[in-house]
Amino acid sequence: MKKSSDNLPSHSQTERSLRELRSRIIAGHWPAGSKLREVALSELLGVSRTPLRAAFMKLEQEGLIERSGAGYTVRGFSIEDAYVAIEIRGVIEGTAARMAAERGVSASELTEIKKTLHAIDDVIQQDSIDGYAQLNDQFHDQLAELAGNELIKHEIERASQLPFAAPSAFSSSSEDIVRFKTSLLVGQQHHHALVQAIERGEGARADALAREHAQLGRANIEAAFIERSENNRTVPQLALVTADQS
Amino acid sequence: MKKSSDNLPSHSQTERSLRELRSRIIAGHWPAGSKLREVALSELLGVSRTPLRAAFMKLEQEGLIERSGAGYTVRGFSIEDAYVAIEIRGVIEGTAARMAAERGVSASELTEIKKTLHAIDDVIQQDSIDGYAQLNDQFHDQLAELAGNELIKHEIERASQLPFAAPSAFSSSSEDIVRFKTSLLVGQQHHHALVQAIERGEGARADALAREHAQLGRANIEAAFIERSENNRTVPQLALVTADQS
DNA sequence: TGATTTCTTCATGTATACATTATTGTGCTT
DNA sequence: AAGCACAATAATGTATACATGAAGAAATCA
Repeated sequence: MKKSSDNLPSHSQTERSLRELRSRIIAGHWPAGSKLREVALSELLGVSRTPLRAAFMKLEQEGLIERSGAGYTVRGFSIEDAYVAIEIRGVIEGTAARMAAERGVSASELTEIKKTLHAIDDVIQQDSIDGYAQLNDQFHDQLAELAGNELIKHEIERASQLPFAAPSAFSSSSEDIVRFKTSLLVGQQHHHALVQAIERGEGARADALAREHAQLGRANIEAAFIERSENNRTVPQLALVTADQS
Repeated sequence: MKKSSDNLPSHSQTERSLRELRSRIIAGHWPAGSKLREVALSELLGVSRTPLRAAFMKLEQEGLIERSGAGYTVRGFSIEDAYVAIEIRGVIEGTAARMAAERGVSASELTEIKKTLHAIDDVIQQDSIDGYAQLNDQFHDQLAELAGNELIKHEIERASQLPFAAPSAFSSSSEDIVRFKTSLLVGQQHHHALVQAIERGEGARADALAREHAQLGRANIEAAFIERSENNRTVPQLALVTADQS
């Protein structure tokens, strides 16, 4: 998903620090609860404390770290947190879909999102997982656009920020290929039905479809979580998720 | 509503700057689209640029300002933005209410929120508007607690941050006393029904009630908006809201 | 030996000087 | 007259020194 409000020159130290820290945190480089010390990290990243602190604030906004007294600590998530995050995204996307259906969308907007729809049909036929993830994100972006309001688009982007809450999370991590391909096919059917509902002005149906669609994400998390505990695998996006309460 | 993640010592320059800037922005001290210049403001507030920039980032997070190239500008809102913000809050509160109903809440939690409920009954009887606003916020906080998950509580607080989206927004600004008192009575009936639905495990009903409850907020905005344009009144919380698209 | 208090130490909060980038105004060209 | 290019200016981005407050260690008293 396209990141919003990253209008800094992407070579800035703040941006560099942000990317670096984010990827390391998501990868589980520091366990949940770790304190992030400014001086140590500024030496590690070769950056002064000022842009580092800016990156901290962004990461807090994204929900990956939290203030603890003075300074920040890496946030931990329970599996229920992950479910709730997906639920919230589904509910907001559902609202956007309903708003799109209720206000009505132009023919050109409809044509655009249908293009993406057909492109996804193609990549599924070709078993291209990477292509799917990218187009899936694009579809969800376009869906958010259809609501016709910047505020709700922004909220969807926010709700999709946590590593396990994004629309295409876990789109390539499952080992159960059959289950996964089924999930793709069902998900794409949801996509088609969603566009149809919006086209017909069926707001309640569009809402329900978007919510149910998000539940596929929950199923993917559940599968990844079980696989991880059974096979002792490491799942990147689940590095900060623990079985017990955080 | 209690502010989250304000764990800084409240006498810090960052906190001071944040409070000062926020109140001035909400009051319309700078019109929408104004550029906030660091040096000018640091001289105005008697603070260095460092804590000022920290305050900027918080304000961006709250949605009051936005990046525009380099630096920040005061954000403007259309009346539709205000409606959408309320809609989003209603939808998330509805989700929290549904989750509370579905997981079931303990007797002690129920007792606590019922206390608030009865306290609101009292202040309504006494025509105490200020008392109502405070207790109403408390009720909504407790409702968020009932969902039993920090993440969704946090999301509700976020969605209530914009000055026109908070549960008790406009609770003392209307000149149409009859309309306003009716709104209070209906709102309180919603509160009672919400707690009843949660107590009975009626998730769908709780969800619907929370959403409809939020629509009262929309009605209050609409009334305030019309009053403002008709009587050329200034409504503090609407300072940044314009009739046309922002 | 345990608890409490004080002092030391280290981390974060703040100010400011410097670097770099964005913006704006001016002049030229078409 | 309109638009583009370039330079002057002013803003933000970054580094660092210093101030302040918090956390931990040591020592003293009960």
